[in-house]
Amino acid sequence: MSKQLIPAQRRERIQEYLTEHRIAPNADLSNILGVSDATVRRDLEWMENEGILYRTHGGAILSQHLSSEPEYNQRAQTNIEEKKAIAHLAASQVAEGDTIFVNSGTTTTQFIRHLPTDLQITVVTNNLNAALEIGESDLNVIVLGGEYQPTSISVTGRFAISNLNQIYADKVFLGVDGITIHHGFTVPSNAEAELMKLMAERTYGPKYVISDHTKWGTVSNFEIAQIDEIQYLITDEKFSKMGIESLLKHEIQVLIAVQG
Amino acid sequence: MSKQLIPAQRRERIQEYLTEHRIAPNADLSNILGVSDATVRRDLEWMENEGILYRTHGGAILSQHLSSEPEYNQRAQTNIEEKKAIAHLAASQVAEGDTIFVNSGTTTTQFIRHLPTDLQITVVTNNLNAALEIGESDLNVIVLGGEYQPTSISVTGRFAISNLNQIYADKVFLGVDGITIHHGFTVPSNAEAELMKLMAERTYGPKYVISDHTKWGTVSNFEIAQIDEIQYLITDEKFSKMGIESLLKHEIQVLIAVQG
DNA sequence: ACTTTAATAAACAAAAACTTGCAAATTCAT
DNA sequence: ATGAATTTGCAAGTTTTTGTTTATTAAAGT
Repeated sequence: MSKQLIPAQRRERIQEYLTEHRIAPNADLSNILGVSDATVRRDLEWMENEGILYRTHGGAILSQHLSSEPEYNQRAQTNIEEKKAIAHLAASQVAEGDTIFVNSGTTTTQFIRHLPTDLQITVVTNNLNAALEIGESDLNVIVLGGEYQPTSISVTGRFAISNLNQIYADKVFLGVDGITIHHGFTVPSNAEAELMKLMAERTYGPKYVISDHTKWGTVSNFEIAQIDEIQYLITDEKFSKMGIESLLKHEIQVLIAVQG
Repeated sequence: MSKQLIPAQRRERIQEYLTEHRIAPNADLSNILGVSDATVRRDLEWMENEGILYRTHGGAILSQHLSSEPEYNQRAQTNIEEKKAIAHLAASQVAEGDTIFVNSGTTTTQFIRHLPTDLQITVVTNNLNAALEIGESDLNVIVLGGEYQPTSISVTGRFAISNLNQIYADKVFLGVDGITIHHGFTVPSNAEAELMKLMAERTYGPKYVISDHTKWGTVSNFEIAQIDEIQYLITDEKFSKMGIESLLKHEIQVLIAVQG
């Protein structure tokens, strides 16, 4: 007989089962996988947080859109608890009637997932995954056009730029990959950087960067803004204390999200 | 013998039954599902709240305006084999180097799924689902911008129009909801119709309509083209023979996809 | 209009599924 | 190899779901 699967494999199997059947009864899964139903439930709980599925009595149902990119899922699962806390805090900064810019990335996808659904909010984004997430609520979503980037499930390019040039936003929420005092906020893709820069330019209200603590001290490839061009950094408890001190000297507010 | 279904599965069965029969007697449902009529009533009550159906004495009838997200999945399931055959034939019409327009809809999503992955093709579409599907291959995808429409998982509006106005395509593939000699090709949404019209205008090569046989003889709300403005109709074997004859007289080629 | 019949609703008890806490087992890191 | 951390299965307690019973309401026939 085959050996016991490791959790990640097991979850992959569950996802496979779901893509085929759309609905997975708990009992079937524990049979197929050879683990207890308690374990299956824990897996389903985990996967529900990832947005892969939603749970129901007796099993789970595939979420509308499965983000098919394995690499993307991988990234989405790192520092998940921190990201959720950050997302929650960031979402609380949005007010009734706001029009907000949001770029692509796993942190910003979480952010969008946490937006209050009972407010009249317009979200402008190049993050296709986010658009699909949000669609189920009655938020207003404007998707930027452009060339599709499978790895980030987003769009970039001249069409995105030209759409963006016709919109102003109240606030902007940017997920970044690198933060240092000297190099400012940086991301790995030039196309994405251009878009983010333009988003910041066309925002007349506060500008937020949302990022977990691991990004501090690292420099990615393309700069999107200097530290003092952004008003708020939203991050988690593990962010370097020294880092926070340095940032505060540069006229940027640091908001710390606590878990739980 | 199969085990007891979980509640979510049972409700999906009810919905399937309804889309086929349009009306569902309570007694029939409890028989088929092997549960008590009290349970069926509770399910129907739940589904009525979701807007999926209306309850009546003795059962339920399908809601008139099929609502939001379960609907898309439902539609995608109907005539699935025909749609696949059509999609396959349509995909064979695309050649190396082509830039093609594709609108939203379940038939066109299937079409995109069948596109050859080894050719250099650029797909321009307002269908977000299609974009995600295609992402894994190395096809080039340009997503139009605009307001997100959850029911059709697509975008429409001025941004889509303005993006489209900067592109010309070699071919266009349009999924429609109604076909008659007098009213031409029609779809239920005005925004989608505008976009499709523009797609057709900006195509200098052949224009294709892809549609299963059920659309013949029905008229939807908004016209996108007269019969003779389109060069090819791709459909399945069950398409009315009389219909084909009438269409041929209007200078349109009819391509029949055979299953298998 | 009134009776008869069938369907729904409400209440309740049994069953199934879920949650939580904990100890055993496994994996990971040093 | 040893200790720490994670993962897993079990069991007790809780919640949700389901079928039955009884009462109420709606359709149908005389």
